[in-house]
Amino acid sequence: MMKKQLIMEKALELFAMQGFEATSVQQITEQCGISKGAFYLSFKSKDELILSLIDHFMMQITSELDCIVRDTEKTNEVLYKFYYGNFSSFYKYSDFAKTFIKEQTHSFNEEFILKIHYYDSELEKIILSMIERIYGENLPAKLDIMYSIKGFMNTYSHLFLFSQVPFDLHQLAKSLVEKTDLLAKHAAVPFLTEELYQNIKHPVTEEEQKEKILEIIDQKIEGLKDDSIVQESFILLKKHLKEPTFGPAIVKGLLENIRHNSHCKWITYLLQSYLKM
Amino acid sequence: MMKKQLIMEKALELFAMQGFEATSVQQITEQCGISKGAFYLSFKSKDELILSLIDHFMMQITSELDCIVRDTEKTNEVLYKFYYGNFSSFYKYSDFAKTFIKEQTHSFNEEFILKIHYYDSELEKIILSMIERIYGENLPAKLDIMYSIKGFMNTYSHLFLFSQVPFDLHQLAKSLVEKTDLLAKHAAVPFLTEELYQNIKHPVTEEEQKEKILEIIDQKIEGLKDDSIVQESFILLKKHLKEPTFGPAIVKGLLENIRHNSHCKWITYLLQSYLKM
DNA sequence: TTGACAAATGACCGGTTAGTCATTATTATA
DNA sequence: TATAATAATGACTAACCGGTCATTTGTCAA
Repeated sequence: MMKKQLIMEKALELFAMQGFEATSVQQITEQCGISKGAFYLSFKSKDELILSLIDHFMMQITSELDCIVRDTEKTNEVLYKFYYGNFSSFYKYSDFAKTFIKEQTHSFNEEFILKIHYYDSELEKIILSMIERIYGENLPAKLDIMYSIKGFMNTYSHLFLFSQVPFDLHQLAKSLVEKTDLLAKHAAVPFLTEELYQNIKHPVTEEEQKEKILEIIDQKIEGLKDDSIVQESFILLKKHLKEPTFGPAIVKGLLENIRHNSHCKWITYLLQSYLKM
Repeated sequence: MMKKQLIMEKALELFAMQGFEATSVQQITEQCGISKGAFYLSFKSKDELILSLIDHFMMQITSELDCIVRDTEKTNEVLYKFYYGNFSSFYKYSDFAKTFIKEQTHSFNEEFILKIHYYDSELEKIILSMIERIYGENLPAKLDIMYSIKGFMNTYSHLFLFSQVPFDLHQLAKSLVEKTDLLAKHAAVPFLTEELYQNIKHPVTEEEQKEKILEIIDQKIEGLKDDSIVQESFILLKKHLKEPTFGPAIVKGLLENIRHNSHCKWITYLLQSYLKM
């Protein structure tokens, strides 16, 4: 139907300027020259409108990007076409891009969050498959490269969406290709491991986390028999985990004891996070 | 006063969870165990509260970061301390960091936008001075490195703020130091020029932009006498700029004519942007 | 011209909000 | 204890919101 398209277009203009929540249905219908009731003939609710917008544009953008990566035959051109394609899409659908970036972090309802996550993970999949194609399956810092690419995209998108300055997308893409290539070929200090990434995507429950921590503590108690203070601290922390025994001061002190051992940085973080210190 | 601090703390917890606009003054006062009226004895309005929060924490974080960069004597440690310090701050003030990131792109009022811009440009200054100290004044891709750093900070902050997974900040900082160093030492295809950066920070008026475009067009008309189609197109576009003459179809066609000349990519972007095509 | 059906309207509803202010409670002072 | 000054309250206002629905308008075929 025609009406639906009109509403989507005008609403997007307003959302880009003022944000979703700051824009009322009244305003949208005024901009369209229709009545408030007519809006609800096309959309069940204001939420359905933004959900439709996200689906409509993200399906477009995501599939375009996927085609680019899939159909570009020369491997050395893929990165360029990826960046150029992405920024072109953002340029073409700039009102949507502005809205999406603005509302990305605002979670109105469960369905909204799920949609954002879905398209984000689709993008991650596309980027990962691209990286694997260009640099091979076993690139050590694969996930870091992926996040670096996302970082570049975010920061530079922001720049050209929210400043009125005209951008040379070709030069931008070229510049980012070089940066990405440098990182992929030479970065040797990875941060994101497969395990960490899996945890981010599928957060473990508190109970599972506790089991994991206890396991590592047992390893440490066995492995660090030469440092009695650290060992004793681990034993006490293990007791505290199984049943809360100590006050925050003692727990903090025990954590300090183990933190200084260079083999215990990771477990210290795990404990700190689990105990919400 | 005590009350003020209490309100700021409790409000921040709620803002981090639900966002600023979704949190009512009622909710805040309930969380504090005070009446609604009491809120307005401490703050003139809800806006003043968030503005105070931003000032309080951003002054803290920004000055801490500045001290780190200033006081670290060994140049090869500055980058690490910068990243580590920044992520530590975000970890320490995670409720604030969450709120700030969520509301960054939402512009409630003029004062809010100004504040966000102010602290953002302070951060940029700190990063730039750090880069200059480490890599020298004349690093060609200085501004790109700065934006890359901002990109890394943003993406990884997001990751550790909005996932419950515990992070090894030491490893993260180390990894980002390596990436930044690689880019600074080897990136040779800059995107952000000083001129472009100045335009972003101090956008020119439409009139100034028009003058600049006309100037470049005159250059092109002189310099591209061998391609009569391109030349003719520029002459017509110049006429159209001085007084709108043609419909969108003709203008688009003229732009297409010049776009394909490899020397005209930049001016095509300028025109496209100015004419809002 | 009529009547049946669909499309469109906008007054209206219940709910929520930021912010106010007359009133009350608490504290300090004389 | 009496009085003045200050702190705190919460019912209240005015505005706005998303969403509804009885009513009107427009458009067909008969």
